[in-house]
Amino acid sequence: MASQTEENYLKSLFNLANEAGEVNISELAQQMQVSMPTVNSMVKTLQKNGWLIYEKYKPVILTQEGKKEAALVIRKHRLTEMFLVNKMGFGWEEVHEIAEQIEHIHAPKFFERMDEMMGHPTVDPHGSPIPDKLGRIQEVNYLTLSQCKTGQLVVLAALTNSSTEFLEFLNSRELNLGKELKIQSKESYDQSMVVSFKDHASETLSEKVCDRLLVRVIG
Amino acid sequence: MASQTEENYLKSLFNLANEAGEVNISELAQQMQVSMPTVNSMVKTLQKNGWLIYEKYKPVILTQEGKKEAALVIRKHRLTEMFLVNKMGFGWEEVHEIAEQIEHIHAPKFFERMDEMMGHPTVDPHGSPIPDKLGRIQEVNYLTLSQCKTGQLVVLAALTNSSTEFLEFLNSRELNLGKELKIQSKESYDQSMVVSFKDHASETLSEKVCDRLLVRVIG
DNA sequence: GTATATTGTTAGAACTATCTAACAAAATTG
DNA sequence: CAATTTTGTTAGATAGTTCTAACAATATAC
Repeated sequence: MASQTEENYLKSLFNLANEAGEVNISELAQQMQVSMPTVNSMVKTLQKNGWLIYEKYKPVILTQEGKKEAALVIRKHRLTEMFLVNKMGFGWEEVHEIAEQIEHIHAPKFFERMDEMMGHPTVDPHGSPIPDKLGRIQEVNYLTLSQCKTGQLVVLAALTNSSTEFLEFLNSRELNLGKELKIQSKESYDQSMVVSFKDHASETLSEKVCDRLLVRVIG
Repeated sequence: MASQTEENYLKSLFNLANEAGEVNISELAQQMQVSMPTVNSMVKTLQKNGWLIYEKYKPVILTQEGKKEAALVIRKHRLTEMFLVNKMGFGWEEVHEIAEQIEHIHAPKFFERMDEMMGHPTVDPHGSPIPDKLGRIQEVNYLTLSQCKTGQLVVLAALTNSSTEFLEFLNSRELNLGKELKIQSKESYDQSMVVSFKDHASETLSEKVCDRLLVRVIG
């Protein structure tokens, strides 16, 4: 069974993996906020446990078991976030830190019960998919708002970043998941966009913000 | 801040403390399921942190800060047990192991929210008192069923032991907290007692069981 | 295509929580 | 009260997770 530390490395590896499924030691060190020698010794441990493939001076690659282990931790994290928001009344900006701890609890019944109580949600409060019990993730490919064209009607579906500051920014503009936005215009100079809401006035959103908003086009 | 291990030692110390507040190294070693040298080195660490007083060859004594730290962990444990039973539908025999892990979560808001959602409960599902936010425990002195006399009417209020096996035994006899029992007779040979329920037939309870049932006399 | 910068590795140390073996103090018992 | 048992301590080792310093390999740049 993976230790808490190992679970955290697996999660980071899973999130950092590129198309080839490769992760560099330095990337991982930065993500985990530890030194490279620490990562070096930890990847050797993770390899012994069969969770990844490591060869000197090569990027590491998660094995199928490693991916599954990681996805199951992510499942616990996202179920917890959803439970905190839907059943305990927390805001989407408050749940990450708590879920970061609860994801390491070893109690299948606890997470299954959460799942049942919520009617088997497929996404977390930030729109990220919740892996199933076998660690399978249903990938959905949204567009970033930046990629959309003037005149399109879109629904805010997920985020590419869920930092507290960004979530608080979205709260201040009442930008919730499910919100419908119409793209009024795009400024070619700085890529900022003007969007209007169904009910009230329009907003100008910077490129940085538009890159972080994932949407479904509905018209 | 106490590590998970330190929190577990503090909890055990709190539970083992006698009237004088003293705990022997060997007792603690047995309770924690570790060797005496391990306890010896840990009590030195706990002393450095100001949670107990230790002198060579003397029993250890928790300080006020140590007691508070312990009580706050116990608070998190008991709030969690109550939440699992009242809000998540678990049986009282299923919650100990899960709470044993969740008690180490550092997220005041999480436990405060549980507390609010349940309307500030004063006892856990096994009748044990929940310490308040300052670590104060409201002690209630119940009698064991063994101490009661024939003819008395009592309410089952708490347990002196909450092992899964005992809780499952109580489930099988529908002996829940709040149940009213009338003491029909006590067998002087083996101290077993015959009790009757308000609604249905009577039961014979062994001395072992009677010692573990805490009651309030109501008539 | 060598020089430099970046990335990765090894060696050795520290800290936490644990152990066993050996020894010492305190408590119990005849 | 001396002998024995129980309890507690010290020393030294191990495993996990981290570090810094020094060095080595790979990648980048002129």
